Amino acid sequence: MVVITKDYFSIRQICESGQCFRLEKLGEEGVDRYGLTALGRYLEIGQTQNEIQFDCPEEEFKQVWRSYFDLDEDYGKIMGLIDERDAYLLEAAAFGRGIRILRQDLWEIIISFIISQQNNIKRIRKCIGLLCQKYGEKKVTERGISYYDFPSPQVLALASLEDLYACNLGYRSRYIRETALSVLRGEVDLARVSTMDYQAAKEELMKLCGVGTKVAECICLFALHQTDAFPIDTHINKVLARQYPDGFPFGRYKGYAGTIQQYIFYYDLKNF
DNA sequence: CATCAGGCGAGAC
DNA sequence: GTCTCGCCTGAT
Repeated sequence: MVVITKDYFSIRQICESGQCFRLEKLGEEGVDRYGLTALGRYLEIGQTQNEIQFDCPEEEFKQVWRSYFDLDEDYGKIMGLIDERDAYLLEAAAFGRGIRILRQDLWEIIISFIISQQNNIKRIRKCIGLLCQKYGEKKVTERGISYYDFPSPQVLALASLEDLYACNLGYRSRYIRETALSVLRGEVDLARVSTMDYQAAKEELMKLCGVGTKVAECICLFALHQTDAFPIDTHINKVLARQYPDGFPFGRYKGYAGTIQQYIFYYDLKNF
């Protein structure tokens, strides 16, 4: 067990911001306790007013989760960049001050955000859960908690369309199958994508079936930590039209546009 | 019953 | 290159 104190960190807000579909609130009411399945592991996280607990050994925390949760980034610094005259953005960032941009697994995020298109968060979680149960490797932690890994490209490439439909994936079933086959054949090399800059990675990802501009930008932001990626969905689009009729000041937020996008998305999601 | 959810691909032009 | 249209499914 590792206990830390950290400003600008809220596991609840990270969960609710909808960037990770396998981070879920656990049963207990009134306490912030969450379960995360990621990177082939299962981790429980608790948070009280002044401390955060990671239920794992010190070594695992240092080697895996510190990076995953972006704990070495100073989010106060990012807040400080916000234009004092931009009351809307100040409000949005203050509201979501505990959000962090995670470093998630590339393959898992590709499939997750293909599923996310024209879909709502609740159903996205359900679809991914079904996919993992059906195709992921079953594991059990030392404490006896069982969970399912995210299925590999190999396994998903072998899945029949019929079985994928059974996971409520709808028309996205074909996209998932095609994408798994592309990766398996090496038409898109994920290890190579991980080394590319933002524009190159985005273009390469868009070669995958079911990955367009918006989904590619989500993948760049949530898996590759390309924090300049600024995914524009229907909600963000409405906000931009309403709050920034003369255009969003991307220049001012260079290197942090994606983080700002998350503050706006979360604020809009929870308040409108 | 219609509309929409964190869009995308295919085809028309 | 830009535009339109259809699409699985569940919630409202």
